[in-house]
Amino acid sequence: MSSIKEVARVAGVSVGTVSNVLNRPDMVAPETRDRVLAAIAQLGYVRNGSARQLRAGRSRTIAVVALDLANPFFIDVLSGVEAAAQRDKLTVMVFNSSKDADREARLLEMLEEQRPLGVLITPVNDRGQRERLDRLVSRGIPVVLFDNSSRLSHGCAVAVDDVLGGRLAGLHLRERGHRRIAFAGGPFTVRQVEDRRDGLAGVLTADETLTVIPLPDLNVATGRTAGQKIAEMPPATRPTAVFCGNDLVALGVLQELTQRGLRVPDDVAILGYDDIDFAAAAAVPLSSIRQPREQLGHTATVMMLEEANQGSRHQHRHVIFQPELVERTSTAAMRTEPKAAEAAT
Amino acid sequence: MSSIKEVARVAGVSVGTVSNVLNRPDMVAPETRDRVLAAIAQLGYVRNGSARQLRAGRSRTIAVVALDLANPFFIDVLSGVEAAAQRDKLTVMVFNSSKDADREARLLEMLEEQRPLGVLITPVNDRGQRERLDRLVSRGIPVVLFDNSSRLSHGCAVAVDDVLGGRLAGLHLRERGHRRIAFAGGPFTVRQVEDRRDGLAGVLTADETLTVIPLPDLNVATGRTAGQKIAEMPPATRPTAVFCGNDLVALGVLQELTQRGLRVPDDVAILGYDDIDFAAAAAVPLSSIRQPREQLGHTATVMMLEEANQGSRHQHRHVIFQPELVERTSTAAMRTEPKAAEAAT
DNA sequence: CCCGCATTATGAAACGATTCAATCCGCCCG
DNA sequence: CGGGCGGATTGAATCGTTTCATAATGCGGG
Repeated sequence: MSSIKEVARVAGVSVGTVSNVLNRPDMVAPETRDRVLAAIAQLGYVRNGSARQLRAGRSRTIAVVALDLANPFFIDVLSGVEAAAQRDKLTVMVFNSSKDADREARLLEMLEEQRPLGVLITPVNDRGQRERLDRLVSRGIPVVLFDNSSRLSHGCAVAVDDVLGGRLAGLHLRERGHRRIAFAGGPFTVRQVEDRRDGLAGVLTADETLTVIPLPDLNVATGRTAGQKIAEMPPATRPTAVFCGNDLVALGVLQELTQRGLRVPDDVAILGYDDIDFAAAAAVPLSSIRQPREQLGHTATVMMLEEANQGSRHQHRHVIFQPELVERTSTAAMRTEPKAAEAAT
Repeated sequence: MSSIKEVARVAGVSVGTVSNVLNRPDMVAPETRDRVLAAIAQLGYVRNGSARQLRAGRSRTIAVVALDLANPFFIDVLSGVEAAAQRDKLTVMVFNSSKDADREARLLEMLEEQRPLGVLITPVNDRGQRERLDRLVSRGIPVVLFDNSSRLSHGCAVAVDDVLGGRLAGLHLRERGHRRIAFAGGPFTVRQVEDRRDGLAGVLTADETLTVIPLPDLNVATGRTAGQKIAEMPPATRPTAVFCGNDLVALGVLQELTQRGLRVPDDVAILGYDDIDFAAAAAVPLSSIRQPREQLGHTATVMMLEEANQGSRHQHRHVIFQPELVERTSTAAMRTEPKAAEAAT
């Protein structure tokens, strides 16, 4: 209700002085400052953010556009972002694109008008909002992608080497003696998923079989359908190990297999991706390919702030993290022969 | 970079006309409009949100301050909010207080400056930011609490009757023949948790025992410690059923019990709260007390918008939803005698 | 005793959009 | 032929800050 003008009037000073009290308190005389502060308290004055930002041209909030907040992976990334933002007293605001390209488009449009300090985003798909993102950048709003975006020519990005992740998965499962391996995941238009599968496929030799179980999405529900398909395969040809597109899928597969009487890892081993907290906490603790989730968010934020400060002198960078295997029970050494699968449901 | 003035110059019209093209397109002559639109396209002009909001005084975004984004419950509530917001083309921005009162305070401070259209919040604790919330309201920003806030005298709120939820839980477990029941949850400074426990305690009779396992927080990890405690109790006095403060705890309990060789529900039944998707998808599908999550968010948003439109003529309301029992396997009828618990660990 | 400097305070000019009273213009009708 | 009407357009005022050149004040030194 009350503006800086009111405060000035009540304190008997000019608006400039009030502004100084707010922004450079030590360039105003102590007693004047006290008078102004008293007026502020008396009126319950609060700065108007819009006016402030209009004048300043830049905001103090950074926007995160998450692909799917229902996936704990993004929540962890978010912690990293918040940690980095806290240092500079920046506010983090989160938007959820829910894997919906239209929604994403609307959000970006809004952000273009709002002009946050920077944007961190996992785009719904590769080409999608390419030009809209470019427009943000050309307006001086740094954009950092959480994305394996080596194919994108410009802009900063942080990512995890998903091909390597897939490879680690494959090597681990082979080493455990598995020869029939399944990959459960999709859609393959999502780069990460494609890469994980390709990494896995790349390390398999001729005498090993790879069964791909395509899924329309990566969540617990689709994981269960994958589990169902696996359980229904004849034991003689059933894969002895499943590498899942992410941990949600792995959880679904685990739950379905368990319910149908198949033992994990004895009958079927399961390997997830992301290493979310639920993975370690599952009924059978899940082995998983860990992504440095908080660090991903942290690094992206730092890069973004760098770009925001350096302005045009900024050099874009791509930081690629290495994933690592976390071994738990779900891929432990088998107690029975790999081939001797038991009857199920 | 380019403002409305540039556009006006390029199109050869006044700024007022450009503004009209943007806001009331049909009160400007078609050919003028086309000229303006062309200029806009040519310059890549985008409205400046801050200026817009400064002038308008009100924003088109609603702020949600979630208590804990890591709990899928809030993500579901969020969907409800987004659904309601979409109708009016409003943007939803999410903030995470992470159960941290300081963080919450900083967020509210920031929101006071930013002046969103409205605020939906689950406060960290009852008394906490009371006056800060009041200040928002007195500034004309409607605040709706997701909270059983019957004790709060003013402001709108939506909530679920947690005492009833606890009662439903108790009645169900008794009906299933359980006489030794545990409640796992905390902290009891959180109203919801307190109410759930009290509801449960209220329906138990003298010959039934209630063991409270206090937890510092409601998540999978604390759930596991609760599970551990239960597993280590002597079978003769061990509770035959656990009612958990929420589903995350229930998942933790389930996983720990399962790993220690106790069967669910035969040795110990488990009942959760919230009915998040993970509950139905657990290795042993969890019975749970369902809260209408999306509807909670939806209703809160509608109430908030109502208040935003009606202004001072608005009558605050408290909407209390009824929770309901969802029966699944984790509290199914026991195959063995309730007293005859098996050896564990 | 006066000048100049340091310290404070001032107020007008932005920032970019919206709004609204005023103006303009063409046309119809008396 | 002129008044009036209505649709289209204008441009100045406004929102609340921040900034910056300028002014005022006080004080010490030459």
